[in-house]
Amino acid sequence: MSVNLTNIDERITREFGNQVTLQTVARVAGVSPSTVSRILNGTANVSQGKRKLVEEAIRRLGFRPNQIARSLAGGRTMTIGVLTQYIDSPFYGAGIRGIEEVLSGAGYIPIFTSGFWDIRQERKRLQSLMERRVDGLIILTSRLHDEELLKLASRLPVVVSGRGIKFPNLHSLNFDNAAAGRIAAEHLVDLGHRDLAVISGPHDHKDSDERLRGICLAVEAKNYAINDSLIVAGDYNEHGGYRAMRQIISRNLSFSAIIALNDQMAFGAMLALQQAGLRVPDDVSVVGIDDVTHSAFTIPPLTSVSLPMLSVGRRAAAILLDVFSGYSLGEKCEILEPTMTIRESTHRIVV
Amino acid sequence: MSVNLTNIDERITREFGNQVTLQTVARVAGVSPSTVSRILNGTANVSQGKRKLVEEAIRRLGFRPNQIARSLAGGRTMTIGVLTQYIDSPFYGAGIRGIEEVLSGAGYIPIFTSGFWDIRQERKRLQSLMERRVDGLIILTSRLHDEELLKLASRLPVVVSGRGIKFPNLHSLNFDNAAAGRIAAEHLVDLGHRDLAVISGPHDHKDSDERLRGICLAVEAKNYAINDSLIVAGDYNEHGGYRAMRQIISRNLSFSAIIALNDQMAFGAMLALQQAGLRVPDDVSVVGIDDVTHSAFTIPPLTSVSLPMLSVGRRAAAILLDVFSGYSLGEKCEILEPTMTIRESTHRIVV
DNA sequence: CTGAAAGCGCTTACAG
DNA sequence: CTGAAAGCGCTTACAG
Repeated sequence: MSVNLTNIDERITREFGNQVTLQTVARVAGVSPSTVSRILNGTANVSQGKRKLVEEAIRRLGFRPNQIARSLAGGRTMTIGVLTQYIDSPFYGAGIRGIEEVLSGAGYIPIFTSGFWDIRQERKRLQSLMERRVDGLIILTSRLHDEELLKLASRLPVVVSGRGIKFPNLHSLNFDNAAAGRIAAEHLVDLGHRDLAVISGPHDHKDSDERLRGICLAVEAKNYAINDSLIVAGDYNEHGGYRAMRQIISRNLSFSAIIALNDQMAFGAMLALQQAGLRVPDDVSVVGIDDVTHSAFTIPPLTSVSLPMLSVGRRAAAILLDVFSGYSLGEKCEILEPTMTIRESTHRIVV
Repeated sequence: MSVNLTNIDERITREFGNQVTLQTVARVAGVSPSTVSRILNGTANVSQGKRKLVEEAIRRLGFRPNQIARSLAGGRTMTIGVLTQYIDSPFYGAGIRGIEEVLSGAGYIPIFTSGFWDIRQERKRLQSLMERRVDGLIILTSRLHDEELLKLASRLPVVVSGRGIKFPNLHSLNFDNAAAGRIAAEHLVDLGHRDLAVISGPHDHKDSDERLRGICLAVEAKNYAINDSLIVAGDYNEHGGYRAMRQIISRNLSFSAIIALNDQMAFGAMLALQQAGLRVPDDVSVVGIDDVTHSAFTIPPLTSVSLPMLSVGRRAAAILLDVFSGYSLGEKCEILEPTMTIRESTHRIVV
């Protein structure tokens, strides 16, 4: 008489109910829980015989280890907290994708959370992440004070982008924002533009300030300056870029080119320009900063300073993985250089 | 002699090290762990005196409950798994934002993960979410078979968007895709267009098929048809829309309007049109479906069928929250109706 | 190579 | 109102 496996499975199910735990597996396989755990974690050599029995039991019972219990017992949650500002930002989205990509390949799972450019929200979200005992933190830009970051880093490894600081147990990944502003300006100057307008970010935005500084320095190096009335603050979104552009146009000052401190504002600016009857690039050249996916598809395609946000995400995750595998995280500050991506929204000035 | 609080705090820190647990709090406050737990959870009345002592101890020790331990002991992780396809998709991004918005207000934390339109990836990610013992699942579109969804729903509450099914313990939230196609077509037909081109999605994409069907039905209701040679498949991204548009143009057939089955493809199509010297909307009208944020800022601004993805996200999260507070999740299938958002990319045909 | 035991940091009946 | 005890489902020294 042949053994009916289905019936055995059913009996097991009936006997143990839905709560198939490591305990259940051990009982069914006739070994101790320790042995099952060791097989699961590859943590010690186990004899072929028992291994077979255990693997068979796991398969039959459809056992899935409870990661929560593993976390508590093992002291690692296999989870990484990620703070961003808007989870659906087209720019930071690339970083998020990069993080997910390298983390998931390593069995870690990222927990993404948004700070909404509000320091109190950030603290709350970070608090929540800490209560969840994440093994590490990736902070893709933040309003937090340096000391708060330092404090976090004393509790767990953190990699932060968007600022250049050196703290123990913290790795900083930063764009050279001044360089981004500089090459944008140089590109326009090289095309013969002298009257530059700028759509900047909100005034409390550090990246924006640095980019603007880069622009001004580049322009001053050529011995002229930007008219302050041609610098208007946007909000880093399409709408703000649109409004800022209209404001600039309404000032009735002459300008032949405009730099928006991020691409989203450049999109809005282009629309405002078009509505005012100004052609891009024939009447005014526009350059953005970020080079998000969409920038290759605007009309005309946008010339932009590429900031490698995807690389930042990947790198941040890779750094954390390295730390977990034993490398020490050391007071490092990596600077990523921007590059110019010239498309069709900029043009040599016609005299 | 006055008590020096700082010294007390230091002594406590020295004595208990960094591992401030509920146990520590109990000891410092001179009560049992049960009492501390009750205060933390508001789970029973506690005398004012002890409450004061405990709260003071929590404050002084800077105690933060370990959510992992709470999860294991309490049987709830306060965490919701969210499966999406690309975490940085501009369309699903709105849903993600909606989910985060309502969940975080309720103390739950969403764990977002991407399936990349690959059913095996989806299974892996879902597996990982289940091992993490999420309390509920939100599936923003998926390639999974209905039976797999049914199986998941037998283990925990799930709300799924993108398909209309009725299962116990599952709530389905769906757009009326056929209606989306229909109103897009009707809008164009009402403007006098007869020769319509369509950029569809990949062939195995259900939403795309339904939208296309809606278009065809609307057109047939007016007693004419769409030339099959004017229907070309894209990939739901800008690039695919661009390529499809070029292909359509190269066919040398006459068409006065085009419907792209999502906005991203419409963006690419507009660029291809412009490069071919065709003006939007003067030479060809274009309408998209989705109405993502950016669509208001293309040149010209894109007429699109609005799909309320933000509402879907919010609603999905709210449904789960309701379930956790006792409402039963019942075999419901909600249909969300699309609406037309007319901007400047469509125009009455000039004869 | 393997098992018994203790422990991770909480929650929750069970008594009183 | 409050505490002692058991338990959540694992991992990991400690012995052998």
